[in-house]
Amino acid sequence: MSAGVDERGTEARATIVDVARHAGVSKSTVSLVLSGSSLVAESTRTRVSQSMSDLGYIYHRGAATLRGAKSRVLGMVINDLSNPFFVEMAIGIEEACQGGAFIPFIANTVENPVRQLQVIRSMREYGAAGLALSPAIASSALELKPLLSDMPVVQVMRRLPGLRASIVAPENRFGARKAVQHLIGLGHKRIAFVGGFPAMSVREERLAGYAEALDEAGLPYDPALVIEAPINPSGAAGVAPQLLRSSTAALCFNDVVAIGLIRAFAAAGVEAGRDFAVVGFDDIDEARHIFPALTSVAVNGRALGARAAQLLMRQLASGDFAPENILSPTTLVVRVSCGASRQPGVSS
Amino acid sequence: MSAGVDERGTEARATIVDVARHAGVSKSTVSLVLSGSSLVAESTRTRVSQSMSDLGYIYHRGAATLRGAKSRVLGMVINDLSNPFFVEMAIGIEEACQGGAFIPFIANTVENPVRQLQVIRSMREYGAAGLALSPAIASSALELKPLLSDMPVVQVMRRLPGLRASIVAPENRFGARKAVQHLIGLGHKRIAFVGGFPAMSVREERLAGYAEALDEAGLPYDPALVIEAPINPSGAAGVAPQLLRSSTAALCFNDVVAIGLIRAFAAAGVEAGRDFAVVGFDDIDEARHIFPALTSVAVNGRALGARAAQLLMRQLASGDFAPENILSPTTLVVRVSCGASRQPGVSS
DNA sequence: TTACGGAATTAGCACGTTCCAAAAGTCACG
DNA sequence: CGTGACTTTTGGAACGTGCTAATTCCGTAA
Repeated sequence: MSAGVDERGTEARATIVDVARHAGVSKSTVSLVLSGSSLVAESTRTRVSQSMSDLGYIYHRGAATLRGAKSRVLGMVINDLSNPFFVEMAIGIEEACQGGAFIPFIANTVENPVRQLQVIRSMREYGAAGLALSPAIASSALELKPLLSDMPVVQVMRRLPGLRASIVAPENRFGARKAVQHLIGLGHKRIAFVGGFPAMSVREERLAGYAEALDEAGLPYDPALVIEAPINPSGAAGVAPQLLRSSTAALCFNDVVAIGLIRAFAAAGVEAGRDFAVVGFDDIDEARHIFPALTSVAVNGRALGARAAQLLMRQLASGDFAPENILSPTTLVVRVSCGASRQPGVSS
Repeated sequence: MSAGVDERGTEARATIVDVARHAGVSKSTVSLVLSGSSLVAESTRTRVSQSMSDLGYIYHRGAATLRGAKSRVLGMVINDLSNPFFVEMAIGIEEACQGGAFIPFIANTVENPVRQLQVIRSMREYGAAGLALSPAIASSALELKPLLSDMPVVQVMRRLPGLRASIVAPENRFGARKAVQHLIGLGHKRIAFVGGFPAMSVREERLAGYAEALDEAGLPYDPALVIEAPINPSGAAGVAPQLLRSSTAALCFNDVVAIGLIRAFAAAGVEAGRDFAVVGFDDIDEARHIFPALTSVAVNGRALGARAAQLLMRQLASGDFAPENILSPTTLVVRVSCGASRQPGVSS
C-alpha cells in the first residue's frame, strides 16, 4: 500500500515491514522466509513470496550486514585488465565463485597505488567478506596493511613483501629456469632478460630462475643483459635495438613484452625464431596466434584465479585466516619464436 | 581501548562511537569530520582524524546508506570480459568515473542471463547508485525490469527492446553500410554477413546497414549469404568452408569473428585480402596486428564506455533519470584484409 | 479435564550511521 | 554585565534487518 507507484517518484523502497503488512504476518516471519528457514509453514512462505514480488521488494543488504550477517561478496582487485592474462585470472576467480555462492566484484587499479587504496577501502566499506588482490606495481605494504586486517586476503600472481596474507602464484623461478635451459640447449651464449623493473616480485623470481640456469651452464651473469622496460608493447619496442646489439636470445618478463618485441623486430626486418630467439612468459591466448608463434612458459591464469578463489572461500568457511602459500606449476610450451628447429644465428 | 588487538581475534571493528570516545567528542562531531563539513574546528578535525587512524577505523557504508545517504558506487554489468572490446569499454567507464568521485564495480555475466539476474540483484542489494549494463545475449527485459526501477540505467553497446533505459551505442547501421559500400566499390557482388544470431540488437543494426548498402547498389539481398555463427573464433571457423563456396567477401559481425575467420582461412591456405575479402567490426587492438591486418569499422570502446559513465553520473547529479539515446560515430579503417589494393578473385 | 510438546509465529532490542533541533561556547558591542 | 550574532558541538530519533526469547496454536497423552 505504501509502494507501487509506477512512474519514477520519491516512493521509498519497500521494506521487510511493508512486505509483512501486505502478507499479514510479522516482519520476523518475513525474515525467516528470506533466510529460507524450515520453520515457516509452506502456505505462509508462498504468501510472503507473493507479497515480495507484488511490492517489488529488494533486500537491503546494508541493513543486514549492519546487524552482523556475513557478506557474500568477494572483492577482486586487479592491477591491469588490459593485460589478457589478468582477465583470464579474473574469469578463473569468477568461475570458482559461482560454485560457492559468492559474488565477485572486480575493480581495476590500472597499476595505480592511490586508486588501489581507494578501491580496497571502498570494498571494505561495503563489507566485502574477502579479497583477492593482485597488487599494483608500486604498492606499499605499509599503507595496505591496516586496510586488510581481520579479513582473508589472497595475493594472486604478485606478492607484496611486507604483507601477511596468503599467496597463490606460479612457479616463476622454475619456469624461467626451464626456458633459459632450453635456450642454452639451442646453443645460445648471450641471453637477455627483458622487461619490468626491480622490486617487482614476479620479475625477481623469474630473474632468479634465469640466473640459476646460466649458472648451471657455467655462463656468466651479465647485468648489461638484464634490461628494464615498461610492461607494454611500446616499452618492449624501445629496447629492441639494444637487444639486437647485445644478445642472440631473450627471455621476456611476460608475453606482452615478448609480443611487443616480436612486432618491433618484424618492423625492422628481424624475424623472431630465425634471426633472434624470443621466449615469453604466461602463455596468453595470443602467443599461439602471433607470427611466428611464441614459445612461452605457460601459467594458466584461469586455474590460478580459481585456486585463489577456492582458498579464499575455504578460509571464509572455516574462519581460519592463517596465510597459506600455493605454488601453481608452469610448463614450457615450445613453438617457433625460440628457433627450436634452427641453430642460432652465426653473426655474433 | 576497545580495539587494538594485533593478532586476528573477535575484536569488533571500531565504530564512530569508539572514535568519538577516543577523541573526546561526540559521535555527531566525528560524523561531521567524516563528511568534510566546514562546521568543525580545525583543531578538532585533526584530533579526530588522528583517533581514526589510531583505531584503524573503517567507515561502515552499510549503516550510512541505511540512514539515507547516497551511494557512490556504479555497477558495471558486462556480458563477456574475454572479448577485448568489452574490456576496453569497461576501462573507459572506469576512467570516466575517476573524475566524478564514483567507484565502479565490474561484474562479468559470461552471457548468462541467470547470472546476470543474480549480479544485478546483488548490486541493487548493496545499494549501487546506478548501472551500466551490457546485456547478456538471451536477456529478458521482463525479468530485468522490476530490478531496474528507480535507478538510472544505461545500456552500453547492446540494447534490450522492452527496457525503458538510456542507450549509448555506436552507429552500427551507418558503419556497416560504409563497410559494404567499400566492398562493393572493390567489385564484390556476393558479399556475406557472418556471425551472431537473430534477436541480437547489434547484429540487427549491422545487418540493416548491410542490406541498405546492397539495396543502394542494386544487389539482391540473399538470405543464404547471411550466416549465423557463435561469436568466438571456433564459431567463425565452423562456417569458413560454407563462406568460400558462396561468396567472395564478408562483413563480419565483429572482430572476434573476423579474426577467427582469417585464421581458419589461413589454416586452409586461403589468404584474406588476396583470396577472400574480410571486414570486421569494432576495431579492437588485435585488428591492427593480425596478418593480414584487418579492415574494420572502428567503434572506440573506451570512448563509448566513457560516454555511458558520464551520462550516468549526470543523471545521478540531476536526479532526472529520463532515458536518453546517444549514438557514437563509427569510421571504416581500411587495412589489408579487404583486399583494397587488389581486384577480387576471378574465380566465382 | 489438564499437561505436555512440538510447530509456527512474534515482540523488541541491537547494529553504525546521518540529520535535525537545540545547546553551549566565543566574541564584540553598547 | 547583558545582548545578539556567530561558531562549534551535542543528544537522540530514525533507517531496515537478524537474532533471542517468548508466545501462541494445536494435537495428543495422562
